[in-house]
Amino acid sequence: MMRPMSTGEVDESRQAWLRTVAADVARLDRSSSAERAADILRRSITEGALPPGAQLSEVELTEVLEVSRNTLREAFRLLTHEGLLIYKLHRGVFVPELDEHDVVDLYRLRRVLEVDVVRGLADREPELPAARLEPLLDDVEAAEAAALADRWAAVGTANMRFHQHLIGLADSARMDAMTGRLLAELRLLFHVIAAPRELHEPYIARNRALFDLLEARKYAEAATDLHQYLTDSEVAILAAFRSR
Amino acid sequence: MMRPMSTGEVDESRQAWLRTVAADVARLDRSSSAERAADILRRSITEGALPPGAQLSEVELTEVLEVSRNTLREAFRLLTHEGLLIYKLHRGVFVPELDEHDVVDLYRLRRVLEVDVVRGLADREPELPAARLEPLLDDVEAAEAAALADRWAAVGTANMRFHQHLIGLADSARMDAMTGRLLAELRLLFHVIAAPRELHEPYIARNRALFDLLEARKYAEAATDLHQYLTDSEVAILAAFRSR
DNA sequence: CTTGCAGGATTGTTCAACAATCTCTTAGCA
DNA sequence: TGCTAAGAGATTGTTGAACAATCCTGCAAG
Repeated sequence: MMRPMSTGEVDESRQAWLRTVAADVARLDRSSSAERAADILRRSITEGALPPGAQLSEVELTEVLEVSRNTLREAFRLLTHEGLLIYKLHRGVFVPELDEHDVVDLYRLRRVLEVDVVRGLADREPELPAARLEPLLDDVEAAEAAALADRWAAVGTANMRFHQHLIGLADSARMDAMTGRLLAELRLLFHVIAAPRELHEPYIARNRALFDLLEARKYAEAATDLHQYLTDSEVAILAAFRSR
Repeated sequence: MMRPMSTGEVDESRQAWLRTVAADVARLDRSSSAERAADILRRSITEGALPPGAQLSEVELTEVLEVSRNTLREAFRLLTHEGLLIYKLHRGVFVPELDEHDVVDLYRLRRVLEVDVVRGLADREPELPAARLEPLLDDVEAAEAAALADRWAAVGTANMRFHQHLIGLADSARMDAMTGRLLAELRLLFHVIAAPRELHEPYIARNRALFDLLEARKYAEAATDLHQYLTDSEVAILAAFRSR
């Protein structure tokens, strides 16, 4: 194995580089047919092409996706464990229909995890490097730009990414995975709600405000702000949901 | 459908009975070959018969479990998403080897979830029915009995169940699922630790103490106690892990 | 000591077939 | 009319065999 630099000092940055390469390799390698099929289905579901309650026929999808039934079923399993599909034995797979109870459940978990991450920054990363916040800023600006272009679905996507990146500050692989699931399920809810603008617009500014607090390292303030933010969002979705 | 009793009064107990029957039916129905194979493998892994790092050969297991390769691979997928197996593309499935970083990660999540559940009881269930605590008491007593019989693996199992039931107090399907995963992963760690007695013994009494606090509805106290409990446990496991 | 190259073994994927189960329709009956 | 039962058709669950793609091992060459 070659060693472009061998002073003990740079060992840490070398470790970091190795990790990024390993991540790249993993991303390229992951292209099994099942996962590619899952990618396509995932997009169809989160974009609303497959609405909640829809049944996914095996024979039909094998033709469309050009994979065998076995491979398709593996893709189904993948999405099942992301919460984007549910299996009913001997009946097939369906896009879940979430109800108000699920909204409450999802938001409860979001609050617990996200607030803890932000609050925990005070202890764990009192001197959080500015670079760690960059992805968050990108998401904030992406949402603002999308709003100007009236692309409200894109605003929702940017908002999701903002929260995923927020959780990413915790450096916890399991929190990242859980959040991915939670947000994916949340997207299921958005499609039964008529007004995307009213739903997403208020949170553009709030994301910006939250980012500012993080940048100023006012973590305690940010945490209480985020708590209220999520509760407001929950209430809004519940209201929109009831009047659908 | 027959109605053994039809007075309006017993309607609630009848509902409860219907739920238990439905649960039984679901448990029997869920017996797809893949899930049955997964059950067997899950036990083998959590009981340590398949140690961390072990590779699971497809052809070998198809013979042992008497299922086809495709069905076996579905079982693999199930366990992969529980964190009990990892896929390496074109190389096979392996029992994960967790390291100290994983211990920290797992305990961080346990702390966040469990402490929040207990603390949340004050608001959500100020008058928690005693019946809801029964499963916890059963687990406490099971651990105490197993300890007297020197069955330390059983103590560990009862301890796991205690914490699972604790999370169950939140009535959150997603918290239950997450906790199931977290505890399953935790079991992976126990098998690389030599002394099960030293590991589990201190927590028998602490579970009892925690139960007493819950029964007395001293939720705030219980929460801080639980926080310290989990931190102590984390430290103990890390220490045992480093000196393995 | 490293590099390159068989070959054998293992995983990834497909296909066709059959078994098990569900759903829907229809027939029978009060 | 309304309910129950039976059966046909469709869909899912599972299997086994086959082939392709990839990985691992050992050996030979530099």
